[in-house]
Amino acid sequence: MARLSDVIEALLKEMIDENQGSVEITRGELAEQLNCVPSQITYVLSTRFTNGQGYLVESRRGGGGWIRIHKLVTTDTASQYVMHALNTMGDELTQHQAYVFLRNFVDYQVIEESMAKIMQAAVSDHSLQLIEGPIKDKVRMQILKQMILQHSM
Amino acid sequence: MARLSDVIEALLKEMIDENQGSVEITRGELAEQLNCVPSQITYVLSTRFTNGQGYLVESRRGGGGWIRIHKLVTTDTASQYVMHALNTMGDELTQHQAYVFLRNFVDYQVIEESMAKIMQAAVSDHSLQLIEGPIKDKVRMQILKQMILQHSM
DNA sequence: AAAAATAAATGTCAAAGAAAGTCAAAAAGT
DNA sequence: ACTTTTTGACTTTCTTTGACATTTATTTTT
Repeated sequence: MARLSDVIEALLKEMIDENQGSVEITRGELAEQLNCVPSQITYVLSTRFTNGQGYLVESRRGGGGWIRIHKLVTTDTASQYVMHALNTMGDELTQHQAYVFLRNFVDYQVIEESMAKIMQAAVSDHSLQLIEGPIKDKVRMQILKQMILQHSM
Repeated sequence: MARLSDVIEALLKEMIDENQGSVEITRGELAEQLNCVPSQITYVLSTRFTNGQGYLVESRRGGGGWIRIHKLVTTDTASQYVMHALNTMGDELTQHQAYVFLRNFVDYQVIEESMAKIMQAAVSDHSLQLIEGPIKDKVRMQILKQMILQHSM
């Protein structure tokens, strides 16, 4: 029979993958579902979800407490994602498309929230209001590309 | 299941944001609305609206008493200075002027080096190469202003 | 008009409740 | 034998609740 710890590990990793790289649980509930003592969860977290293994675990005690597990994005995958994104971008970008891109970058931890906001401001319609017609979306793309390139240097 | 404290915190912050950074409540009424004991409000105020977290709480007891919460505005004099400079600089900006500005921002510790590089990329001639003639420097100014504005929020 | 009583607010503090954390002993693998 | 896993008692942290205290405003009494 499979080890309990392995079952818990597999379950958590499945939950994480189904949830964009992070998950929130309450230790007690999960323990109950799996029919084990709560500290077993702690054990699994400390042996299979360490920092060195690419995970970050936060928690909070007390009423309504929780445990969150984040899968860290390695710079390798991040830069791969950026490369792919840049290549599929084409040479035009609407304001909305830019927002979607930036949102994804944040989700994939390529850039931080605060950085995304600055970039969003830079490529907003408001910033580019003086530009006429079809050139606007091309300039927008140029700006975003330059910023992203700069960022990954 | 969301914590009651979190619900109260979120509600208060929403009220504050909708009301130019401050709000006045009566503890009893709010407690009644939220179906909790009044001291729960006190607890939330003492754990989530501390001075260190950027809030100031005043109160008064007795008939007609109240509790006021103010969100403290960080008076970043350097940032203010820079905004003033931006505003008095007219509506055009060359690439070189932009670089000088950004270097000053970093020196005044208004923004960090990495942020400055992103901004520099955004307003570089390379980003804006598709824009014709005199409009280019106006667009550059717009972009920089929007980014700085966003940054100081 | 002054004093006293009453009502209407917030403040305090400690106990109870609800989570996660720790650690060492026992059990199970290797 | 040695290492890893499982278990459970105990600890720590955070939240919720309620009784009681204090402060301020209003009303009543003298």
